[in-house]
Amino acid sequence: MGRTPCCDRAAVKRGPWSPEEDEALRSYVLRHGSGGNWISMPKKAGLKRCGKSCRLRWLNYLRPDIRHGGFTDEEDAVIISLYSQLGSKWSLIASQLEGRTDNDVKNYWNTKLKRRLLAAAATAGIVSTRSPPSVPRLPAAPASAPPAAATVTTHAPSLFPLLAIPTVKTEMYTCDDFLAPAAFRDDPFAAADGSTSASAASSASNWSADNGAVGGGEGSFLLDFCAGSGLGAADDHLQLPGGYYYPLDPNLSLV
DNA sequence: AAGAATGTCAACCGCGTAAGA
DNA sequence: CTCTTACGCGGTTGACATTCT
Repeated sequence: MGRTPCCDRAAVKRGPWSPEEDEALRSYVLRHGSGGNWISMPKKAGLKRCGKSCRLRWLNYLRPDIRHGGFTDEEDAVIISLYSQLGSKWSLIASQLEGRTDNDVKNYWNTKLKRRLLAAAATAGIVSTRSPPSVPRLPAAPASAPPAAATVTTHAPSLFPLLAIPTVKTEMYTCDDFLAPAAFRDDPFAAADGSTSASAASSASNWSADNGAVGGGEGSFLLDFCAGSGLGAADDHLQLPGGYYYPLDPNLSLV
């Protein structure tokens, strides 16, 4: 037994939106908002669409603050970093990227970033054949538990088979959470000839060794997902010897 | 030039869950 | 409490575009 559909499929239009429908939805939402009820909104807006479809169209396409395409190197880095921590929590990841939707981030990951990382990992010979964990990645913490005490160990996605960042926390991450084990000395984004190659991976995505000059335990590495020149000046991440660390938004709730 | 293969992304589907009756 | 309703999310699909053979 399937669940009952949210609307009468025979009575609603499906498929691509026409410019007229877009305009009707946009002008209605800008004037009235969704009215707190997406289900009844289409009728009020004169649309023969399912409320869910209207909501999705607005959130993913018509919202005025939406940006499409043109992901920057820094956004790549944030997505990779957060995916390694959170898994496929696209809405959480998207919430860290201004103007990006979960759908956009998800598509971008599935069609571009993942490929890029797999190619890079294959080049470095680190691809794991393990299946991703089936356990929930973000178990809810007890409501009464202090956030700092709530840590749950899980596994990193297979693209990050050896990273020592498997612990999902409900508080801000520290540098230690981003230390990779000594086994990850080699730069997986480096070309076979040893040079870091833009063709082997994102031109901005690489790993770099902590040279040990400051901090970073022996044999440890800091993730350096993004060595783009524009990042050094950014205030919203912590630059550390050998790499960048992207702290989660402190307001980001994992529970 | 044409058909096949592959890539991209908008849209849909259905599940989990919060909120209200 | 239990039930219903609607929302939000992640996974998947399918149409269209682009590249390859």
